[in-house]
Amino acid sequence: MFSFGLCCLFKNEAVSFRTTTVKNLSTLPRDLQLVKLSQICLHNTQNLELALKTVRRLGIGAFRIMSPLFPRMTHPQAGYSMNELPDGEVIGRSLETCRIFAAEHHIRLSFHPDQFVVLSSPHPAVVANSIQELVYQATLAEAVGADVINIHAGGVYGDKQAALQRFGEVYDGLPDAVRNRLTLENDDVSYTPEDLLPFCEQRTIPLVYDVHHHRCNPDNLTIEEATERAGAIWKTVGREQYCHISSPRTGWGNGTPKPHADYIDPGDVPGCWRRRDMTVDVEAKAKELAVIRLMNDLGGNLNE
DNA sequence: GCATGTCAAGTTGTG
DNA sequence: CACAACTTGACATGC
Repeated sequence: MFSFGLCCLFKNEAVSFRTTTVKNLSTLPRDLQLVKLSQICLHNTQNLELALKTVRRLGIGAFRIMSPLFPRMTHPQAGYSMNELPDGEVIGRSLETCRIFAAEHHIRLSFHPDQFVVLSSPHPAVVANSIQELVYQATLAEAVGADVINIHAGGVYGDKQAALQRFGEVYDGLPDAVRNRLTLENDDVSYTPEDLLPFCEQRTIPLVYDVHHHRCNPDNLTIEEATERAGAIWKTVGREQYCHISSPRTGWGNGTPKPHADYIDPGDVPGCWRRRDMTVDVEAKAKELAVIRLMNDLGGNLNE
C-alpha cells in the first residue's frame, strides 16, 4: 500500500503540543517540577490521540511524533521517569489508547530524534547521551506501537568509514527495543545513499531514503537505484519501505535548495515511487494542508 | 495584548 | 573564528 505521512504538527487543525525548558523548571522545587511536567505530558498524549483521529479523518496514513512528547525526560538534572509523574497512570492509558487507535486504523507511527543524537561521535559523553535519548524514544515507541526511530549517521570527523565503524560498534550494543526500530537516513550535507547503503545492507539496517536530501547531496546513484536498494533492505526485515519527500522553497537553481517549501511540487515525487508499497513522510511547512494537496494533485495515480 | 528573545544537547559550512 | 542552519513552536519576558 502507498501512504503519505504527516510530520509532527498541524497548520489548521486544533492539535497542539506543549513543552517546557530546563531553565524554567529550575525555578521550581522538584515536586512542582513533576506536577508541571505531568500536566504537559498528559496534554501531549491527549493531543496525540487527537492528532491520530485527525490524521485518520484526513485520510493520511502515517504520523511522525515530535521528539519532545515528554519534554526534557532524559536531561541530567530535570529528567524524570513515568512513575514519578502524578498523572503517570492516566498518561500510560492515554498512550495505550493511541496504540490501539493507530493499529486499528493502520496509521504508521515513527520518531525522528533530532541532531543531538549522534552515535558516530568520537566523544563518549555524546554517544552516552544519544543512547539514553534513543532508549527514551524506544520506550515511547513501544507504548504507542511505532516501528521506526529514524536518525542520521551524524558527523564525518574527516573520515566517513571510521565514523560508520564507530556507529556500527555502538549499534551492536543497543537494546533490542532500539535496534529493532532504528533506521538511517541520508542527509543533505554528509552521508549520501551511496555512503550508507553498503553499511545498511551489511548490517540489515533499513535506510529511510530522503529524495530531497539526495538531490541536494547527490552521489553516483540514480533515484531509481537508491529507491530499489533501500527498498530491498526493508523487504528483508519484512516491513514497508519508508521515504521522505520535500520541495525546495526557492526552487531548483535559485540559491540553496535545502530549505523546505510550504507545499510539495508533485513533479518532485519520483515516478518510480508510484504503484510502490511505501510510506512517504511529507516534509513541508504547510503541514497537513501540504499532504492533502499532494494527495489531490496525484489523484489515483499512486496505487493503480 | 503583542512583539521579541530564548530554549539541553552536535556538527558542518558560511560570513 | 564566531555563529547560523538544520526544524519549529511554545513560553517567558517586557513593553
